[in-house]
Amino acid sequence: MMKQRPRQIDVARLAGVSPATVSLVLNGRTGGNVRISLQTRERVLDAIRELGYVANPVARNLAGGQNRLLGIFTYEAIFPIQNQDFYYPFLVGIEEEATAVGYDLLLYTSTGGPDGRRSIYHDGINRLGLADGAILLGQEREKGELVQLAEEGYPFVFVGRREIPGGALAYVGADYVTATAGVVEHLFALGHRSIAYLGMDITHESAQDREVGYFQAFQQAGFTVDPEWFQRLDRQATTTAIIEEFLCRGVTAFVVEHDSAVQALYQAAGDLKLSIPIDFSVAKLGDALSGAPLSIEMTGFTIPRREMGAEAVRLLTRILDGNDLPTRQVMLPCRFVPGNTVARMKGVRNA
Amino acid sequence: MMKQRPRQIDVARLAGVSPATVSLVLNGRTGGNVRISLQTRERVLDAIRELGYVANPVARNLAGGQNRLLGIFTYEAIFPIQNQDFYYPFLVGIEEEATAVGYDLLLYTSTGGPDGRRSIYHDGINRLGLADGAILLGQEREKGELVQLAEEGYPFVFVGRREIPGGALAYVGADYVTATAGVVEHLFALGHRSIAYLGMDITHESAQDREVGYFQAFQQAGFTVDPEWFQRLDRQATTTAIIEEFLCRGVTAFVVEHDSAVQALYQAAGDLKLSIPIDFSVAKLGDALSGAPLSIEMTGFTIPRREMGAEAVRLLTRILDGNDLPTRQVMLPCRFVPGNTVARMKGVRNA
DNA sequence: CTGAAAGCGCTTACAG
DNA sequence: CTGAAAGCGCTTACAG
Repeated sequence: MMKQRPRQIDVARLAGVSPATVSLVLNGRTGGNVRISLQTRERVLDAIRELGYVANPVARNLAGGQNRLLGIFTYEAIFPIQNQDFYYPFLVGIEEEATAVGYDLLLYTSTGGPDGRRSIYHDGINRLGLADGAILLGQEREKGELVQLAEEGYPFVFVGRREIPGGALAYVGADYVTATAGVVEHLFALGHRSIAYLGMDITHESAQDREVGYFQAFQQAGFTVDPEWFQRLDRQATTTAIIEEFLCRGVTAFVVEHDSAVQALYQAAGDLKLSIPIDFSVAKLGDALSGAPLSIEMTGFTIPRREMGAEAVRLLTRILDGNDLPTRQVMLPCRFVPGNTVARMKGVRNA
Repeated sequence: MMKQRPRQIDVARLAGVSPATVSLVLNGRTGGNVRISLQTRERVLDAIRELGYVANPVARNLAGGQNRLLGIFTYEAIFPIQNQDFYYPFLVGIEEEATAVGYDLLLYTSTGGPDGRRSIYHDGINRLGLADGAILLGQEREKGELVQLAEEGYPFVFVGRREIPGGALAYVGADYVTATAGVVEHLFALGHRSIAYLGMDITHESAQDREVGYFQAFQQAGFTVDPEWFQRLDRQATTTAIIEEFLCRGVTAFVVEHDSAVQALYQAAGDLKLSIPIDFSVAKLGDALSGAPLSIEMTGFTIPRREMGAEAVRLLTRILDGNDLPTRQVMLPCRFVPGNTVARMKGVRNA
């Protein structure tokens, strides 16, 4: 069957040293009162090459060492069949940076049900501990597990801003506040003053940030905002009737959180014999992922997913190195995308 | 740092038994000459409940000799920026099945350069050994590493048929021979007899299989094939002039290996004021990945990527279990896709 | 029916 | 500068 993989002791014997020395060489522990002669190190390295030895990460972990493994944990499948475009760029960035810093990636696929749903603690045990640290990705189901994980002192970084009651998690987020304010300001510059906000009914950190950015833009520009303009509705509730009501009230532009609202707006435009952006403007507070007609280039901003993934790895490795205390909350800027779904307000020359 | 969790010995003490008994109860090892009295079992179970004990999986793995890690190795980046659609379904299948069999996935990202290029042996050391076994994916650069890996006895499965000089690798491939023959037979049924084959200039196992299927279909149907119909050309060489020559020689249908040839054919059709499939038919020996106009539904077949990924995991775990000697070469069928790029040959009623 | 012991493959003080 | 030893938390023969 499969040839027995070489163990540390095999290397030690071949090199004529003790297992401890092999371990020392392997981990580059030359600091402090440990010093290995160049010859010994070479002999050990040669033996490792000759035998094709690789340290068993499980044993390493049990013994309390580091295994240069970075975990990736998601509550849903890490390779979802639906909306793969959402996750994928994060993974690209994570891989790039993991390669750069010389870590392997551990995907926690063992702890899930067939539906792809997982949890960090399974029967109270945290399988994340297998890797030196972990990157968490995507929508969490409950904050409780995050709290517990943080309390345990397990090193992890969330991709996306996440706040918990008890303290400050490490995360790499996108600056939705500034990006959203930028979109609203862009509409201001086009002469729009009555700008509705169509949000989703669930509020998440990222939705909260957009909300803040929306109101902040009004405040900074010194324009008043009608509280009625701000709405959180579920998919079904965003009907043509609702949108018509907005238009009747004088709303000339919409900023939306989700593609479903974009669709509702185009649906309404069709129903009402209106056209976007001639009759009203639409901007998305994010990037256009779903397969829209090519003629539509959604005005909005891109979320720097790839950079977020890469930055999360950098942050995590710095936490693991532990020699500096890095800022544990990083916000990355989004890039404004002009698109063609907004236009200068009718009858307004200049703002 | 990490909160102290109860260990097996704590349970043993509380229950007044030995650690071994706790382990026995935990693993339900009641078979053979092991028997635990109902009282003892209850006492152990009570202690477990009282302490909230959960066995440490890392220690468990170490004692069991396996680490329940499955490696994924690719020569290029595992999350490529280009043509992600190609790899992704494999990963979906791998994840699904890894979850089903309770393995975690290890992505070898540490051994590569910044360009994403990797090799199995780095300074003669094979990091693959970190996991119990590995799944290899994508284009290999050289067979030498595969030969060495096989010789070492390291358990791995290739996704895609791969043959090496010295012996039989384990792989899960797609049956391109049958699928290609099926496409050619479909064209036969539409009355086509002069069917050209546009292949790429590099020959790979998957290209060889298509080639075999092409000639096999002719042979089985009893039709003669003009050797000139079969061409391996690089992207640039597939010019309108070449295609016009085929048409002049009476070719009425093309089967192609790659999207670039599809593009060349559409280009030629435009140049020659001909239309597909009215004037000639086109079928791809694979699935349409690139973003073609929606009106074009390429005739061809789908490669069962997701199933291949899942099957590769199954095959690998069976090899690791080692209690049976599974067939180490698996070929999965492709599904014919009718599409709308082929049509009945002009002037032919029935084949 | 259950305990004592060895071992899984490492790392890390502790000696020298 | 390096070795011998203990220990990480389990499992599995081996005794009794």
